[in-house]
Amino acid sequence: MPYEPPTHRVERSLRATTGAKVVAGVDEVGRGAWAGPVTVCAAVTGLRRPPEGLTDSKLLTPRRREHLAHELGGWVTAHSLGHSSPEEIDAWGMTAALRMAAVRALEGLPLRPDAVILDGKHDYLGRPWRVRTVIKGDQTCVAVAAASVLAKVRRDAMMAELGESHADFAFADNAGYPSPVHRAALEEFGPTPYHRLSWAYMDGLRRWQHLKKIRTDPVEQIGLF
DNA sequence: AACAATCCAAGAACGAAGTT
DNA sequence: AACTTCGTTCTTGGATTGTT
Repeated sequence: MPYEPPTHRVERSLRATTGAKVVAGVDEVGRGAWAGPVTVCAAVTGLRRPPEGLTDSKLLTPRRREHLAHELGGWVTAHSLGHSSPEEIDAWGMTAALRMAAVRALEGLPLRPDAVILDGKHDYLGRPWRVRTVIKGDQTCVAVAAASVLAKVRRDAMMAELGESHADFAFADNAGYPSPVHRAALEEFGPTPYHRLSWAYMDGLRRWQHLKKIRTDPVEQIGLF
């Protein structure tokens, strides 16, 4: 697949068709994780050429991502981060939590955007925001790509910090996502205050903890998690 | 008409294999 | 030795298609 760098096309189109003067690109990270917040970044960019190599954060190695995030800090016109906590995700569900995090990010900008470019096909933001959804927007729109890198680097750093007090879970490596080390720690110690308790994996955990009480044969426990 | 299953989109880690 | 790519694994949830 040939590498196509992201462009200002959607931003320009939004300015032309809606008269928007300030356009923000929005992207989220931490959606499928078992622990930690869901984080959203809103980024407003000018029309200058973006830093070399800018694209979807998922396509970048950690080193390049961090280097790029540093450059982006000076390149974007403005950017702002918003979070929703695990408690909020449990209470409201992912879509509402995502919306809250996005609103926090957008309202943290020094000026209110006239239009928003959302990554994906679903508009989880809705009124009163003027939203344009773009599938694979983090690979095609500079503002969304910038937001994806800034959000990812920030959340990874936050998870590394949380990990210091819960070393067995290795949050610095897995960012709260299910990994063998993470699973093993969960089985042994149970969830931390940073875990999303409403999620499906908890069924397995409760079942496992229940069985642990009534039977100790380790062979019987295999495959329950 | 109501419910269930599937598809697609988003988020990501990780290990193996291939490439520089 | 250090990167890159690929395939597999996990999650939620909206939209669509299929079945009763």
